Amino acid sequence: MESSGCSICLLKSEVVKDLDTSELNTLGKSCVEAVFKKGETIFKQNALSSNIIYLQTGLVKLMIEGPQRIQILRLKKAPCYLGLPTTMGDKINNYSAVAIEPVSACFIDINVFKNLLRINPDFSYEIIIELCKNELKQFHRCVKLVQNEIYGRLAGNLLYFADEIYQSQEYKLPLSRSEIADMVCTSRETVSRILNSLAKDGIISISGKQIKILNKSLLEKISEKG
Amino acid sequence: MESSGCSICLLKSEVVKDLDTSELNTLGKSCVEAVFKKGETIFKQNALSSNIIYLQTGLVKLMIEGPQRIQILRLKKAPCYLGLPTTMGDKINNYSAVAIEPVSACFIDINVFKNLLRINPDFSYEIIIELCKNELKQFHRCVKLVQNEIYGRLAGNLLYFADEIYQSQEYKLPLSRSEIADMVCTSRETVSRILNSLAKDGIISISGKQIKILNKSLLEKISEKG
DNA sequence: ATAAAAATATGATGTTTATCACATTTTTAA
DNA sequence: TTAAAAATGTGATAAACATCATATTTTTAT
Repeated sequence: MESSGCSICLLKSEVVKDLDTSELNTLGKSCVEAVFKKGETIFKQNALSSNIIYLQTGLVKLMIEGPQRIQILRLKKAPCYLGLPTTMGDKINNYSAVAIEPVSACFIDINVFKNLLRINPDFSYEIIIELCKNELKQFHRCVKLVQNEIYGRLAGNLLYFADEIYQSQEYKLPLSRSEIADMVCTSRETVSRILNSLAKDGIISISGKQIKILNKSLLEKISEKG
Repeated sequence: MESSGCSICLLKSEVVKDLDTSELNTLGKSCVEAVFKKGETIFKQNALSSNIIYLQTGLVKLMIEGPQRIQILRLKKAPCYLGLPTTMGDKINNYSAVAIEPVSACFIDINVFKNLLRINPDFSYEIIIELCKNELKQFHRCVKLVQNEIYGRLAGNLLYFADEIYQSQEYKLPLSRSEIADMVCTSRETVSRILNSLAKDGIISISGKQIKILNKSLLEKISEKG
């Protein structure tokens, strides 16, 4: 199905504001929209990467096969690009993307995307800035993951959901206990134990997947100190 | 001290081959060379970032303050750019760079660099590719660091030195045991123990900082399986 | 060359957290 | 609505590794 509405939806994006109308039309002609249900794979690790994906709505988890188990690298929330590093950096996807909420996305052919970069330096520049910011965030995420104990790692992720995904101190966890374990690299059981322990201490309240942060400053302290 | 030799030294770089002579001259006029001894800081975390640095010769460690301790993110070997993500991605350095071998480097003003990106789309494109490749590598490094046990992490780093830094199965460790601990996120003592254990098993030989990989396939197996 | 400082080695002990085992709750599908 | 499947909770045990305590070796500076 072909989309001619790129100029409408893409203009919302920070990065795409640098494209002019004719450029957006080029994009529109080679842009294919698709929707994904929760749990569906958008692209798969080790498959050939030939598209840049613009995530219009929804929430996605990026997963990579580690030496021991699957690791959830991060979540990606619309609107944003999906698969930039893996499509531009390698022929083959270095990680998978799976919808964890209903997703609508636009598949842009890699050659069309590359051409946009070539004809529009401002667009290139914005992409460079975005890549740099992502790398910095990735450094910080990695260091926290490696150095903190599980209490701190889990606390950090609860704050990440609140501040960066939902912009609310009360939210429904987008992941199961087992997926959270894949994100903070621990066992399913330990996630249960620590969530319940944080609730017992009055720092959060839990009811199934519903989470409410009650004592944010303490949660931040746990996240920072380990 | 002003350098007019950019066109000579920079042309060796993959990325810079896309600049033409007049662009290289612009670069040369605003380029300041500097040398650093082992142990000297090239740029410091939390300081204002206003330069892109082209590393001409030498070896550098990138260090970031974690919640518990200093973490060595990776080494950077000349010729390459230094500080791209932190200079383009934030006003302030998100990590430090310290010479671990004598270094000569060229400091390029950020505005001059940005202008080069703007006037030369091929150059932008190469930078984008480099950033993407770096991010993919960082993903893999992070997952190994988080999931593997120390044997695997240390084995991985011995291979990293051999294959990516020295291109030789025999080399002098560029870091102390304590710095290696900062790289694989363990204690100084554990690094000692495991290096000696690998030597006792005949997988490597050690004499001070001199390392020789004797059984590479086994070391690779340890690195991959944990 | 020699003393002082730094780096490295190695054993003993304790903590964190994984794993196993099983119970309970929630969700899904017929 | 009910049975089956999936997700979650919780205790007991075990393993990996940090930390502490010294001892020894190597490097540095005079």
